[in-house]
Amino acid sequence: MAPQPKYQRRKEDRPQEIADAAFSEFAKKGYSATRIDDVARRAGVSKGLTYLYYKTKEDLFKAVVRNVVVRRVDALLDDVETTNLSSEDFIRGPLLDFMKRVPGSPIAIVIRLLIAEGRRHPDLVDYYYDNVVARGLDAIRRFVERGVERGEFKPEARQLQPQLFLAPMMLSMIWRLVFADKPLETDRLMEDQIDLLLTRIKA
Amino acid sequence: MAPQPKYQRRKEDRPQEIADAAFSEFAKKGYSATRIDDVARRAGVSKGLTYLYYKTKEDLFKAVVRNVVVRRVDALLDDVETTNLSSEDFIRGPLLDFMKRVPGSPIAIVIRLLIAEGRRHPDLVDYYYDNVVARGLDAIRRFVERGVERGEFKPEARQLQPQLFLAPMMLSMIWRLVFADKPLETDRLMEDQIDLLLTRIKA
DNA sequence: ATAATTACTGACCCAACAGTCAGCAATATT
DNA sequence: AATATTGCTGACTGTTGGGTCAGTAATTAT
Repeated sequence: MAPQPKYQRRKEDRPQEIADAAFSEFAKKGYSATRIDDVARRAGVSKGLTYLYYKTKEDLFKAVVRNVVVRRVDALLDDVETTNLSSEDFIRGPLLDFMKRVPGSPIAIVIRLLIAEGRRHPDLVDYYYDNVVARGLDAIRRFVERGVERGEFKPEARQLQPQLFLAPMMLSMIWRLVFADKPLETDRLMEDQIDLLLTRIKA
Repeated sequence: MAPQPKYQRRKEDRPQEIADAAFSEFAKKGYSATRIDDVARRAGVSKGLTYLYYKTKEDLFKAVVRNVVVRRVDALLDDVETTNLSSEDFIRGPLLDFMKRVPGSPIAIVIRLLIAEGRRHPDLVDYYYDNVVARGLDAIRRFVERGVERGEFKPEARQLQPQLFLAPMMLSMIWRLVFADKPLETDRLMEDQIDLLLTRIKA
């Protein structure tokens, strides 16, 4: 009786829905262990449709990474730029908070995918470097520079490699990805590092 | 004419040779992209023989990881224990040298494999944790403790998480695995970190 | 209403690859 | 030299999963 339609046509939303489903599957099982069938089922869609919007599995993978990256990074970096706190307050406040959130965020998943699959997708690695790493490092450099100009940091602060700020964040990320159940006070790790650095560079 | 034998029987050496070949292939292409055929060819052996010594591909994978781990870690940790240098000289000398070597060593490859495949091999992760991570962290803790007892380090040094020593090494490793071609002075990164830590804990 | 359009389905194809095994050839034994 | 043993080969099988496409049903246009 009821003319229940078997499906609705939703051309606009499908690509995003499929990409979201793919992200979940990739996150759970990694790239090669993920079957397009699983992605399609999770997106509530047939396998064929996936191939209508993404030519190959690799295309889908790239779309997923780019997707997650652009949706996250912009907002977070803007935050870092538009602050009127003192350098120390900012670094101990918003910046530290941001760093603490990263290891549990989708960014960590993307990093795992890049570590695992990066060699076979060099253009993806470049994309990630340009849009996340380079921009992040630059933000830190500008932040330090501003601190020096304001007289809050010693001039030698300029010599520090920005990666020194991020190292414990990185370790925490990997730790959680690999040893999910082993204890580690990742927050304190990052706090201590910031402390070490501030002690060194504060004017 | 020449009774060239098609092969020699070398029961003793085969397992190791196959494991070595497998390590090279896993390192180059990752676990799932590696075909047993390739491993066999690299080891100069037929595919069937691989299955004689290793029941499944997963078995082979586990053997490879365990193999690399045991062969490397023992020697390196012994070195850390049996020193009669002062704490500062030791940390700036042999320990730093060790850390600088890790990102380019097979250990880095194993880490990548664990990051990529770890979730599907929890027993392997545990093995790695017990035999590498836990032992490494313990060595650092004992080293710090000894420094405190000798009066070379402040007692507060005990509060530092050992991971703080390793964070830049970790970042350098990941950096090289993912962004092989992008420049980063990884050695200086580790030196600076040691410097920060020593300044903080030296008595 | 009817026809034209197209988002979507799902059965199908086929290459790739983990795993098997009957037989062979290199040693060891007699 | 003949026989027994077993390390090793390579052709084979079965399955998995990426990718295709002819057809169908939901819209849109007329």
